[in-house]
Amino acid sequence: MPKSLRTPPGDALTNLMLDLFRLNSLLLTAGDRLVTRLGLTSARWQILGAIVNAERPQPVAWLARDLGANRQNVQRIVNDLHSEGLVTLAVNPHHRRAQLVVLTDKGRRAFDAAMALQAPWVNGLAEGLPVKDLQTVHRVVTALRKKLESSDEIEDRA
Amino acid sequence: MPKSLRTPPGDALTNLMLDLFRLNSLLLTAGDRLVTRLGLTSARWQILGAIVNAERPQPVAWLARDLGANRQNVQRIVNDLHSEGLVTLAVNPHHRRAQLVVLTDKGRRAFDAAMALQAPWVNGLAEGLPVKDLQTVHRVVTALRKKLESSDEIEDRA
DNA sequence: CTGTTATTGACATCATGATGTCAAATCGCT
DNA sequence: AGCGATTTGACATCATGATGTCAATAACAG
Repeated sequence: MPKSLRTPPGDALTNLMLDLFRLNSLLLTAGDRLVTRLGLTSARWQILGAIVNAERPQPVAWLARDLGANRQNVQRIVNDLHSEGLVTLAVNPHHRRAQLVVLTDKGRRAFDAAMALQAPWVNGLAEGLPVKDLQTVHRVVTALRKKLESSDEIEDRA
Repeated sequence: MPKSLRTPPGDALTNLMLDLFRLNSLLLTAGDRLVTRLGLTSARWQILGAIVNAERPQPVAWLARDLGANRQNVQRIVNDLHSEGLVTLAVNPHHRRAQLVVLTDKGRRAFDAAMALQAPWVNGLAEGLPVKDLQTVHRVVTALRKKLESSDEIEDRA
């Protein structure tokens, strides 16, 4: 079978992808284990991070866009976080339905605790890897992300 | 908040992870779209790939180990593939319960068709990215994977 | 040969993500 | 002001992945 259908970069990227999927799965389960005793999961943690990172309270749909995730799933997790008191919903002066998601003290404490656990974990994981290489990885990952996102837009318009 | 809890590589890896999750999600949905008209999904495609790649027929549990996935989920998807005629189960002379998973002609055709769609897609995606950088990415990803897998083993023994 | 352990498939449960639909609310244009 | 398009949350469905349990089978130690 002619593997020559692929260009050299295409071939290199193909070889990369399976390992990428596997790394993603490993990172998620490691993250789950890391924060499980805080009542968090990777997904909840990620959403708390988006809330913290935004600085200004945002409605759910905006958080979802920031994360590149589906509105509906983010909504479900935010609802869970709300019923567990990690998050409150504040009235949005600009939109009656789209309430603003705000961290509670409990939510802030949970997020800080997660970050405190994350630091030594990620330090160990990254130990021995040149920062230069990690930056290269970041650059390539971002480039691929941009390409996929822009082709998504093209297909959406179609 | 002292970000100084993290080493420089740890910090670089942290910055990388969110984009990595997002890229993973984008790749999976792009893969789904690519092969959906073949009756495939990313997960099914990946499992067909593992069967092809193994050359010798294997039972489900071995395929799962090759993929770094859960036995139970691979089993479910293999069952689906079986009921759709992409795969047959052959008697294993060494183990009465653990039947061997074998591609049917239909399964082979579906896999080949998927790869034929994948080539131009991945070529476009990888276009302009230096092979050298992609190799660096692969090296880093593999290193991280190895670290996470070995620490998994340690925790399993505990 | 026997008892213990490991492997394997079947079954079940839950968390997450993708997708579609709907009604309410908002926005933009006229 | 009014009307259509867009945004948003609620609800539902399905695919996938992680996890646990169970019984059948196999492998191994004695």
